[in-house]
Amino acid sequence: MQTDRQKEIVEVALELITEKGIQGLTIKNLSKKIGISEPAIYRHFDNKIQILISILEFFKDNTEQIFKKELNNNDKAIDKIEHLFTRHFASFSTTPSLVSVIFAEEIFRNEPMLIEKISEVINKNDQILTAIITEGQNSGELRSDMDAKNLSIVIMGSLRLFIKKWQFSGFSFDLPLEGQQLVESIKLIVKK
Amino acid sequence: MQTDRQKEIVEVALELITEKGIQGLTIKNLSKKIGISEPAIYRHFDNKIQILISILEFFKDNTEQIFKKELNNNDKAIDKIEHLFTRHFASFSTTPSLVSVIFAEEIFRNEPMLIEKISEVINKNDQILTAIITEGQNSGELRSDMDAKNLSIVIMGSLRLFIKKWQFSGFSFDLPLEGQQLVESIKLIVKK
DNA sequence: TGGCAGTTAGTGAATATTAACTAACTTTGT
DNA sequence: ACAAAGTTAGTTAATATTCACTAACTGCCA
Repeated sequence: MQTDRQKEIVEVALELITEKGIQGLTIKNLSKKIGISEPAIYRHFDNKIQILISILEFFKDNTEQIFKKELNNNDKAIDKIEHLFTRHFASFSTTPSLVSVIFAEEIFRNEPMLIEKISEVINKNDQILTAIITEGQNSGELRSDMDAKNLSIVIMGSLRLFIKKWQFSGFSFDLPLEGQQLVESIKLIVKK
Repeated sequence: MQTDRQKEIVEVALELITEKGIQGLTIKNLSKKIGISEPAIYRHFDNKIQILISILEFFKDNTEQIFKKELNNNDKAIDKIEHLFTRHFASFSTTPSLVSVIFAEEIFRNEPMLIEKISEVINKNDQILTAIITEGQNSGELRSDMDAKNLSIVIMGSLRLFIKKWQFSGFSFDLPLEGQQLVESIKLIVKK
């Protein structure tokens, strides 16, 4: 469990990454934005890496929830995929700072512990999506003329790039609203 | 025009980014790897930002060439899209360090000049791809049941994610070879 | 009264960059 | 033709700044 202050630190750290990238996440910036001194941060986290780990943990919980919710229900595959998009859109809309973490492979390149945590999440989600697709192919619901692995790349690649463009625009458009079009396109692509 | 030493600096800078991410690109690392002193770097570049700009310039030339070559030939749209993939694969295979730059939006977040250069390239390529798709739709060659803009996201998103996975694997598989499957899948998706 | 959460004032290491200088060249004026 | 003047590409030493982090102290509250 995390204290309120710990949660605040993680939250503000995420905001800093969103605003200025990983180079903007310094203990000085962090403490200044919270309104306490630099050493006060160390009352709540042993070191900076622990803060980064908490960020990844937060991200992990967030996305795993989205993916697992879809694996374990009885919806059709095509609905699961639609929900994957809409749930991501909703999640990022309420917490735009999480977008920085979805592309975090590039950001957390220094610490092996962080890389491992990242690949953990990515691989797990990858497996879940591929399982959903294979299931849909077997039930004759999704097209079978291409590999589940490649369909997975198309789906996740589209989702990621669309969110990236949203971030790059400075979060200037309504993600769930504008994203609906893309969802319909993806559905056209994957269905038989 | 760049001198041999300038080219060498840019090249080694790219290698450093590939190996250790943007945080690994320091004047110290750079000079050490080349085998000269740190101040010697400043005989060839005014400052670090100029080195980063040169990197982006190199990347820009590289990708613009790929895109423009396809816009101005007489191939079918579907062949143009295939070439977009295979040319990217070939380009990254010979210069894997360029992969770090394709995702550079995340990396060069500090300097406005760098951001502008990045968005320049992205937007231009985006326009070219969308033009190719629209043309293919008008000639009845590509599916018209979805917007060119969304098809463009699907295509570039898939390409990007696939290359990202290659990078994440430590460049451990044959990109052009393994990519051929994905190309076939994309062709199935976009054709009428 | 003791521990939690904060402070001030510092640490050493790393950062990009500059200063001062030098050896080896190329250019130029006579 | 040749020496003076200038350029190129490097050196070592030092700069100011920023980084994560620490030691020692203080106010507060259960």
